[in-house]
Amino acid sequence: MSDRFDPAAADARWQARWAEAGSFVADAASAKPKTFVLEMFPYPSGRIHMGHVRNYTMGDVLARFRRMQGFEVLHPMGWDAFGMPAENAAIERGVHPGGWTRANIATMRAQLKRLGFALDWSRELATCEPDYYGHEQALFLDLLDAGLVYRKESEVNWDPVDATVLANEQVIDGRGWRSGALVERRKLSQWFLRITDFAEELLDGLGTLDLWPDKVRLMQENWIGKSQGMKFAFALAAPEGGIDQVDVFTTRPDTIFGASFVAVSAGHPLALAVARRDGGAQAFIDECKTGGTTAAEIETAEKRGFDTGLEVAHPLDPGRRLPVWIANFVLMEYGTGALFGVPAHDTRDFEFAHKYGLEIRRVVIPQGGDPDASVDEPETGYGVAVHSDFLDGLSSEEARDAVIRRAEDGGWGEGTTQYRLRDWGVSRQRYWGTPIPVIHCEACGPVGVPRDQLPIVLPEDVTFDVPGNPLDRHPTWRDVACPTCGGAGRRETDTLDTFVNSSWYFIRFASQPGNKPFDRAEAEQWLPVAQYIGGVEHAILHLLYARFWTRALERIGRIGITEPFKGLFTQGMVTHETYKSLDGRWLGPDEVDDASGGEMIERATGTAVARGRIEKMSKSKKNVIDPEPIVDRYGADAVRWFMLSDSPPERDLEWSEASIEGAARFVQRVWRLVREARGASGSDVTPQMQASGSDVTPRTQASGSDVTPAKNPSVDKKLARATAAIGAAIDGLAFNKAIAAVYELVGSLEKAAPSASRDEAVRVLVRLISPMAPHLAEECWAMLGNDGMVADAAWPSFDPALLVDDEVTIAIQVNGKLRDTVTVARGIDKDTIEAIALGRDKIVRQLDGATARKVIVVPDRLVNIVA
RNA sequence: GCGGGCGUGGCGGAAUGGUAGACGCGCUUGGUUUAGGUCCAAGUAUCGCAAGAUGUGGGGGUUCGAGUCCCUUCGCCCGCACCA
Repeated sequence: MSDRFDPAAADARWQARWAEAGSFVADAASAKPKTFVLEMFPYPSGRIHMGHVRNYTMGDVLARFRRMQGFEVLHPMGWDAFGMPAENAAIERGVHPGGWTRANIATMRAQLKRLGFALDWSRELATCEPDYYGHEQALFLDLLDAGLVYRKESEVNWDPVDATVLANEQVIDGRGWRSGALVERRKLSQWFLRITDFAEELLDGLGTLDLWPDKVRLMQENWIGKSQGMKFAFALAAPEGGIDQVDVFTTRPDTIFGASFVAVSAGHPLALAVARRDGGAQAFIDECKTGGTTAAEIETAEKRGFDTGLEVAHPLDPGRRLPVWIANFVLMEYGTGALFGVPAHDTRDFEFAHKYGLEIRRVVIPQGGDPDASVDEPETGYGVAVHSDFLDGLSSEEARDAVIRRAEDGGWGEGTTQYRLRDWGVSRQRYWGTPIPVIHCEACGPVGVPRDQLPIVLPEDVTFDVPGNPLDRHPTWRDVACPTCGGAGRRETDTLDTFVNSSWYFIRFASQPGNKPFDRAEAEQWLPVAQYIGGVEHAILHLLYARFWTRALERIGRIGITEPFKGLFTQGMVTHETYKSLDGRWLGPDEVDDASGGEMIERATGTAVARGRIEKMSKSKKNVIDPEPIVDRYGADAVRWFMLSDSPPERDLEWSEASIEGAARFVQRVWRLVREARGASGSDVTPQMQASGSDVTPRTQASGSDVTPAKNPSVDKKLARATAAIGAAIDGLAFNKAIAAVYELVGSLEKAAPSASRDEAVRVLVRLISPMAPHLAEECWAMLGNDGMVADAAWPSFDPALLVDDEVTIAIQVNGKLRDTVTVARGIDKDTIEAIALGRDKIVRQLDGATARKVIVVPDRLVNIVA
């Protein structure tokens, strides 16, 4: 046996053995309890990055741990293989998106395998293959039949030079990323899924997700954005283009007397009607269309408005007329696309009124405030109604109810619930995605493709030499007969949002028959996913869409679960320091060297380098560390160990050379411990162990004797404590704490004198580290002469009685400050410990004759003397 | 603009409202080794010879007791519906 652990040999050996034995193939017929551990599947961008390694290592530790606990574990891997980068590669490098993607998958699969993940590769899937997306098309048609899919007009970013639709990320400072042209917003007819039908249940369902991070639930709650309010109509003083009223929604009916204007969005029918006769209005609307479609851009843009000259009557104050404006900060997508402005009590309205000289009326004051004080800044909080006719003196809540009641009695408005959530637009004007299984017929309209014609296979004979979607100009694929009337039809050339692909892949992992999307009974054996792990960047969209899709399938009777992910964990990013040359070029870690005094220099030129901030690894900042060479150099277990050890898993992890070396050293340290323990269990006690004293054992038996003492209670306790701590930490996904507990155990075993307890502890240690460092654990397991593989071993048990100490150290505080500690027998009664505490020299000195006014005793923990 | 998160030694971080700094990295000193790496031992929040004092971004509060709870403030990071 070599004196060093050889990761290169061990990694390959055990990976082959696991694959041969089918160790990680999930068996739906197993009698064991089943669990489903899933990490968010990767987009095949080219190579595995450190974020993947971290994500999949965490999931792997849990999956291996659950196996050891006796679960039948489903832990699969696949590829989120449709998406824009493949098309970008096609445009920039002339490769085909399919070829590019599949080559990436091959590379990344091989890279993942080298990390020794306990994955069931027999269930591998890629969303870009017809045997995945064909089933997705069937599900889309099911939802279409159920009325959960519809068409409507929606705005996209339009690049007028490239004549193509742009994603938000392709719009840089309001310009197309390739053409540099100013981006416009343009309306297209697109497919939508009725996620808003599920708004209430998606919100309610959050209450059942107690194994999700609070912050993610809160983010989803805010995203759904339920608000109670009132909808009502302002009557126009004079009809405009056939429109005689403006519907508005408000969450603050109590401020209705503070209204000083009505604002409609630039896309509102009334705005369009005015624009037909007023060139100024048209120009303003056109101006509003410039710029991107993101909320951040729209809401941070300077507030601008156009006075239409129209007026509406105030419903509760018929003598008053309010001007109607078109305003760029009013969103057509939210509420009714129109609102009434209350400058005194809304920050946006305040800014707007200030700019255009509109009236500012205070109608809410804090309790005891001055109703006639000038309004220097908007007060958005609740209070007491003033200057509000019949509402005066009412609280904001009472006033709101009173206004709603008045409106409902008068028949001009009603209390209503509004959601911020909008329906999910799934049409993408792109090639590399799931073809939408619809045929457009002039006579019949859009018609679903008959099920027996699925899958609608994406044609691969396309080119990207011209901007736009190649499906639109494909010579044959588009043109088909209408399935209903047989007349000339045209395939839908938009493809589905890739979020649709990721909304049900976990179901397909659980069950993958050839003739349908999934088998319900088989899928339900595994679902819901017990633990889902991925980046927090998916906290809203992906997770909400997957929840919706699951509920939609449940509603149409396809599956018996409503929530797909029982447990959720969002892990932090992997970061690295950045470096910049003095002339402003980003430099990679391999382009710089340490110079003296903590300074850094550029290797090529020897000139000084500025250390930048620690940031998420990204190509543009050149601070990426490719995992593969690291695995080559240090082995899979050291990389895995590092990924788990330094930071809490939900926080960012900074990559550092020193830490990976520390991890690699630890792997060797465990190897040495096990190897020497194997020798020590006979008479072969190493001189070093003789020399290093034990901190725990009276050294009365071992020295100079061939007899290894049978038991060492102190080691037994440490082992039990470590076993409990590591198990609890992994169970709670606190991997850094599990690692710390391993370090503690290894440290004390290294110091402990040989004994049967120590031998036993070393044998157990091998199982304790096996979820984290499986290759090392297998080598040690074999070295210790065990049969089979540690991958199939059970998680160690321990005697809970060993966790309890007979003695406890109690803190003694005076006025809350620690002054002394004392070690006493566990369970000692309050009076006794109080007397001991008051008698301690340090305490007597501290009290200096003062009397203890009060003494707080927390049994077995502390005494606090209040003097 | 809206929403979310995070601030603890030189660094990553521990800490059911109850002994702040577990564990790791780094560093210091000593030892083993032909040398270096490895490995072993001791030490390492700050100030102080010590006794002791101070200390969890700042300020305020609740409490016998606050890193932890509340208010406020500053700084940084992330998301915002066509990136995945």
